[in-house]
Amino acid sequence: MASPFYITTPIYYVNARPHLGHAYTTIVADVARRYHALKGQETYFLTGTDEHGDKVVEAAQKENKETRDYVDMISALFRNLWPELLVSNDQFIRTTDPEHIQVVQDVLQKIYDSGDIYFSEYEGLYCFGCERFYLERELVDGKCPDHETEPKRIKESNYFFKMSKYQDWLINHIKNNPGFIRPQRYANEVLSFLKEPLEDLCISRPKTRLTWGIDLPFDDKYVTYVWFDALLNYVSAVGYPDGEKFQKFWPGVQHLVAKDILKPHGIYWPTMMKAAGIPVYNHLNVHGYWNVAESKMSKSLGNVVEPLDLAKKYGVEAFRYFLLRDMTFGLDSSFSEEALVGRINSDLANDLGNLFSRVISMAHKFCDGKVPSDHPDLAFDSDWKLSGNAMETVEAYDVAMEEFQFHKGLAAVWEFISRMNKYVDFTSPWVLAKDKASAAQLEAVMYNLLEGLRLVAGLVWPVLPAAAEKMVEHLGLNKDEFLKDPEALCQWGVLKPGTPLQKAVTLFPRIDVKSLQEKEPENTMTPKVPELKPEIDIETFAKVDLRVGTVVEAQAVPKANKLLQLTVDLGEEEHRTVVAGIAKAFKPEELVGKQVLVVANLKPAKLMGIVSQGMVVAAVDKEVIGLATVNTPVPPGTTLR
RNA sequence: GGCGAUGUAGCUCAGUCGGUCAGAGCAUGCGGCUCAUAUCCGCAGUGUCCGGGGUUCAAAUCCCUGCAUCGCCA
Repeated sequence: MASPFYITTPIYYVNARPHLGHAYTTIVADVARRYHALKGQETYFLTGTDEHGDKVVEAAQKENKETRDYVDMISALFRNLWPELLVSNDQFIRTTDPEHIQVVQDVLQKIYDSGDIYFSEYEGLYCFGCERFYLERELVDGKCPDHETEPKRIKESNYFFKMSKYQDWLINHIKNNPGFIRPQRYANEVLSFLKEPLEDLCISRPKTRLTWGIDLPFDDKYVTYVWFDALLNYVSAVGYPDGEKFQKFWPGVQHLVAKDILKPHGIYWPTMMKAAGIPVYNHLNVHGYWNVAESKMSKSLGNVVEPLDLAKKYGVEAFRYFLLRDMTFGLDSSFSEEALVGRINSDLANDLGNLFSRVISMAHKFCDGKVPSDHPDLAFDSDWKLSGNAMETVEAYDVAMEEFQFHKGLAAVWEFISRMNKYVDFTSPWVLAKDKASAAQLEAVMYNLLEGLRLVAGLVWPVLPAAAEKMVEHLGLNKDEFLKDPEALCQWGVLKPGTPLQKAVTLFPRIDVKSLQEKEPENTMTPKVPELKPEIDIETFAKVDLRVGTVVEAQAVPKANKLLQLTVDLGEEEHRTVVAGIAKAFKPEELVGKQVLVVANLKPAKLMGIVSQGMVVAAVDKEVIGLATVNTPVPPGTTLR
């Protein structure tokens, strides 16, 4: 049995509501957890809220709430958000949980007893308005930058943790364990910080200043301050020191944090564990920030779109995919609605969704809706080696996923998806189907495609669990059994010939960017007036025979992005065929019955193989944005002047 | 002020040990197919590889320097 896997997110501080950053961290943890579960490992996934400290008390006061009530309210916001994002945490810890408080006190006592916590008096500049100490250099003209008052020099006694004692050990540990902090850039950052002598960590606050915290077990006039409280959640949650879960999962622990809390997790926490005799974590995975760019779409609509709202707007799974695919893990990345929609359309709708749809529907057309025989001996497509590609993909994907390089893992999967689309094109099943002599080839091709999709379903499941399960079911498999069979997820030839398939479905609908942009009032804001063409006389204009026509039929011109083929009634014996470059602005069905203006004496021209007998008059900015018509219905063929 | 990272196509970024390394995806244009969600496939571009020096037969790659952006520390 593979070793257990334990993943944590930071516990989120409840002085603010959940935002994109929290969502990203937690979704990443979920993806990591699902990936390892799929590999057959037992997994445990912890998230939660950090609820002690001054700032929480302040935030509660601002909203005129009791601290306890306020904390319950914000904590619930986090707790309730996760299921909406398909996050499957096993536990939601709160630092106000009694079990947690007990562990914090036990560990403090243990370290105190071993002599690594000491009591010390120090002097500093204290601003009573801010309720905090300032360093000289933080002051502006010797005054508190917020209150513009001179801080008082006061003496205070506090407890300190002998962090400096473990500095050399930590440096060596980081150097000897590549990947202890990853990506490497963050390990370098910590090491460069550790070049300077480490100061001991102040771990208490007198109750005269702060009461909303956990009492120090060895001095009830003090509460513990921040890190000893917060970081210990990772062990208290699983029942440190004797709990069964702790025994099972702690050896497989990995933490996940954003780069802003690198120092506490990369320095304080390992030294704390060392002092407390807790085995140190395996990996600290550090990610960057999302810079939220204001979307052109949302900007012109006048409402700032919250990234989390876009999850609902475009689908949670697509949102998850975007976050994992677009951010190079460890680096900052920018978030925009445009980028999100771009990923959804090109990767999810066009590449994966369409491939799935075309393969399943071909299986129904050409293979009676069942998994065909695989004909492994047939070597006609040996140049393609789809099965080989699949195995290489799984390998590359695994390497990337193990190292939290999700963008690379997904890129590898999409390379394979692209490979499958080419394979369809190359083998052309619709051609094979026309000739009975190629029946075996057809079956082999279809089998390979279905088998490829089965593997893709497994690979995308951590990110797109619902879509993957839908794929699996449409391939005639039981999704629960599928997810429980790690072997099958990296083997070729698992689908059983004869298995009935479900009808094709649209996994990811395309998002119509046009219709989103049409809502923008931008067009009307600064209409640029094009320069006038050279003057003409009325005779020249009279040469143009404009007539009103009624659109009888309309259809897209295959292979053409911009063209629609219209059948227009101009009151003549026969309807005319007019090809118009308006497909980006209008759907065929919305034109039928409409009256349009047609240049009726235009020399016919062939467009995409269709003879167009005239043209419709359209309003054109950079692209077609409207069609000319008459303000009241008139008989077809009516002339204009 | 110190240390570090980054700078490559319109956009997002790959480029290992100097030697087909001038690349991918998206976007754009053209062509092909019809199984499919107007999807897919093929072809085509455009580059001061941030600027300036240097080492070398050979530099996006190594060295020096300048600029810009970002991060950490002070």
